[in-house]
This record gives sequence, C-alpha cells and structure tokens, in this order.
Amino acid sequence: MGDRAAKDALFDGFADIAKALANGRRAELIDVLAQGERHVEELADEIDQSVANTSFHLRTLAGAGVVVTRRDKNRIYYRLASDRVIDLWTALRDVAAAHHAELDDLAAAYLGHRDQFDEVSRTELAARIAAGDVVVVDVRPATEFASGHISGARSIPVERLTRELRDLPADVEVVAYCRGPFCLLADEAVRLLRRKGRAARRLEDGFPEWRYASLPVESLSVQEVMS
Amino acid sequence: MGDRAAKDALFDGFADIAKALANGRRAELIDVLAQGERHVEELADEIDQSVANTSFHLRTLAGAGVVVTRRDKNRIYYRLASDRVIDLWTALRDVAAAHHAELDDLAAAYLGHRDQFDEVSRTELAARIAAGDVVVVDVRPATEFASGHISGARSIPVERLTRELRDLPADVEVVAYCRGPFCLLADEAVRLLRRKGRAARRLEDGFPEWRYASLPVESLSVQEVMS
DNA sequence: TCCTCATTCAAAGAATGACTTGAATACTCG
DNA sequence: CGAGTATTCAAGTCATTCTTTGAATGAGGA
Repeated sequence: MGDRAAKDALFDGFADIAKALANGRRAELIDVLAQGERHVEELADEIDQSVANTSFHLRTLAGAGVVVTRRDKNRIYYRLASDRVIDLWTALRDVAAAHHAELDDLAAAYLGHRDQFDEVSRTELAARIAAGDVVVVDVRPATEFASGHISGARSIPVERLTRELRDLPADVEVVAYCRGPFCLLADEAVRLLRRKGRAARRLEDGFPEWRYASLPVESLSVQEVMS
Repeated sequence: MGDRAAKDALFDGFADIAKALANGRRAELIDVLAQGERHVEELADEIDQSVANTSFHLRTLAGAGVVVTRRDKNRIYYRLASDRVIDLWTALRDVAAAHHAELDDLAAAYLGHRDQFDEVSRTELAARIAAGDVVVVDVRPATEFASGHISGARSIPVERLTRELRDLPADVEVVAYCRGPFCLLADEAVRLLRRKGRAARRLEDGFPEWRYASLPVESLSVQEVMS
C-alpha cells in the first residue's frame, strides 16, 4: 500500500475518465445526453457519425462509467450516469472557455456574434416567471421538451416558430431557451422574433443548467406526449 | 456559421482540455500543482519521472492552457491557470469515485483502509477552530505549509511528528490534514498519534479543498520562511 | 565573456486510438 | 419459431501519443 505502482494505477484511473471525454465526438455525445436519454440512432444523427462509430464511442463512455444504458423494447437508451457528470462537463467547458485562447475563435465561428449582455440570467427569468410578465419558449425538438423543460414554458420548436407566432401575446417579452451555451436554436429564434418586431432575448446557457440550478422544471406524462 | 465543421472544431477544443488530463502522470501533476506552484525538478520528483518527460507533460498541460509558468532567477515555476482548474480536477475525481467501479479497488490498494466516518468535516473543523478545542496539524512538507495553510494550523511534517509530539497539548484532539483525499500523509500521522495514545482524526480531503471552500487560510511571508 | 545549471527540443520505437466496412448478436413482434 | 431491426463486434488502416536518450537552448553568476 502507498507505493508508486498503486499510486500510478489510481491516477491512471482518474485519467481514464478524462480519456472518455478526450474526443470531440464523445464530448458532443455528453452535451446531447445532458438533455436527457437518447438511443444510438438519434445520437449518431446528432453528432453526424455512422451508427457503428457512435456505438463505439458510447461503449467507451460506458466503459468509463460516464453513461449508463436502459433497454426499452428493442431500443437501448443511453443517459449520463449521474448529475456529477454534468458537473464535470460544465467544469470542462468553463476551463476551456477561460483558458483555451483559440476556443473563443472557434466558438465565434460556430455561434456567430452573440451579445452576452443581451442574455437573460436564470435568476432574472425565475423572478419574471413568478411575476408573470414574460413568455418562456422552449425551442428544442418536441421530444426534448417532453422529457423535461422549464416550468411554464411553451414548446415551439424553432422550425414551427413562424407559423405559431400569432399565438404569442404581442405585448410581453419572449425568452427563448434551448440546450445550452453552445446551442444555436435559441439564437435563431431570437433573431426571427426580432425580425417580426417582437421583444425577445435568449436565456443564458440552457435547460440542463437550469435544472442543475434546482430551478423549477416539469416534464410531460406519457399521456400528454401521446395526445 | 453553425455548420458541422465549426461545431466539430468547437467540441474538439473542449476535448483538448480533457486530453490534457487524460494521462495518469499529468493527472498527478495537476494534483500536486493544486497545492501550489512547483518547478520542473520538484514535479519530476513527485511523479517519479524523468525531467525530460515531466517537461513534456507540462508543455502539454500548458498548451491546453491548464497551467501557466513564472520565471524566478533561473527556475521556471508552474502553477494551475486558475481555481476553475481545481473545480475541474475535483469534478473529475468525483465522477471517477462515483462511477468507475474498479477505482474503489485501486484507491483501497493505494490508500489502505480508511474509515470515512472517522474523518472530520470542513464545517466541523471550522467550528471547532473557532471554539478553540482542537489542535490542527499540517503534516505536509514545510514548503507547502509556507505557501498556504489552514489559519491557525501548526506545521509538523509527518517525519518530525514523533520528535515534536511532546509539544502538543495532551488533552485536546488533534486534527491532521495534508494534500487531499488521495494523500496518505494525514493517515500516517493519525495512525502514529493514536499509537501514542492521542485522540486524532484526519480532515476530509485536504488543503486545496479547504481553500476552495473559502474557509480561512494564511501563508507565511518571505521573512517568516527564512527564519 | 564564459561557464553552469534548469529546462526544453529532437528523433525514434512501441503502443494506443479513431473511423470505416461488413458481418454477427440479440431482441421484439407477428 | 422466424423475420425484421437495433446495436455491437472484428478487422484493417492511418494517425497520434508516450517514453527514453542525448543534444541544444538560454538565463544567471563569476
């Protein structure tokens, strides 16, 4: 006990967790899975890889204990092993954003210009939901809304936004949110709403961060999803 | 903007940070650097590697922006780029401990049996320091004590403990602490003290976690170190 | 200026990782 | 039980990573 070989083995164990995240495609998988569980084909589609390769990466993640599976009918659903993994992913993103100089450029290239001061903070949104002077719109795909969303939010996937615009009250500000800080759906929604003359801003980060901050969430029952 | 190539590049950027930690020796380096800054030779010694290889790993870490350097005379000192890196390292350890099944075995092999319920929590220790009914002993090497320690703690490196035992009051409990949950110094100190009939326990985790929790710390001025 | 010492660089070999293709499991439902 | 699907496995190729050895750099002090 306490010898060099044992210490090396222990720290190799820590490094194994880092290795699990040490690939861009696996990082994308974690980011998607932070939204909720998915099956392999959905995940392959999200990260634009072959099903075989996605399965390979998922096995790597599962081997490190970062994701776990559940079988339903003949589908296998993957999800993050616990909230601590979201912690880890958030910390990783934070360090990346803070210290990796070229990441700013990469983020700008992917996200386009986004004015941080124009985002609504979680605390502000929570207060305004309580006050009732805001419409919260979840612009993620309907299945993600179903598996969990901000309490009181309304589901309008971004591709349906133009059509359902008339149903939104014109005199209150719209706050759109999506998957997280590196998701573009809410940005697109805000741009679209503003072009139509609506007051609109995006929520900082996205749904996983909201849930992780222990702010009110709700999810649809199976019946509601079916209807 | 918003295309697949840009998204891949962004997430590859996140993965680069994970890659920096995805090696056992680099993980050990981070763990040591969480204590405070060190120069290459010290670090090589801590992780039992050649100076060249240590330098190589440090360059990898620096390239990812996880550590930064400072020159003093003809030594180059490395330190973590910010507290967020400690966050990341802590989250990584937590996920590893929670989900990587074999890690329990590895930790047990390295740490030996350690009774978690026998550790003093940070909040308990903070309260008892305020009440004054405890002696806090920092059993890390003196240089680490000098660069930062729990307020009111006394420095007794573990190899000097037997000699300085008589200076410790016999009627109050001793709480020993060291570098963190995977450091053995405090365990050794507690074993030794108990063999001598003293009431002794170890603090949960170690100094970096205490400091990170914004609990009171102090460090020695250059004059004090010299004396 | 020259010497010394801490640190980094360069080259090279073994090991590991990523992604593709095509075949093999394993499950569900008729 | 057998057909149909979702997922995983296996093999192969190409690229990257780790570690060692020995030499080079570059700052400080004589």
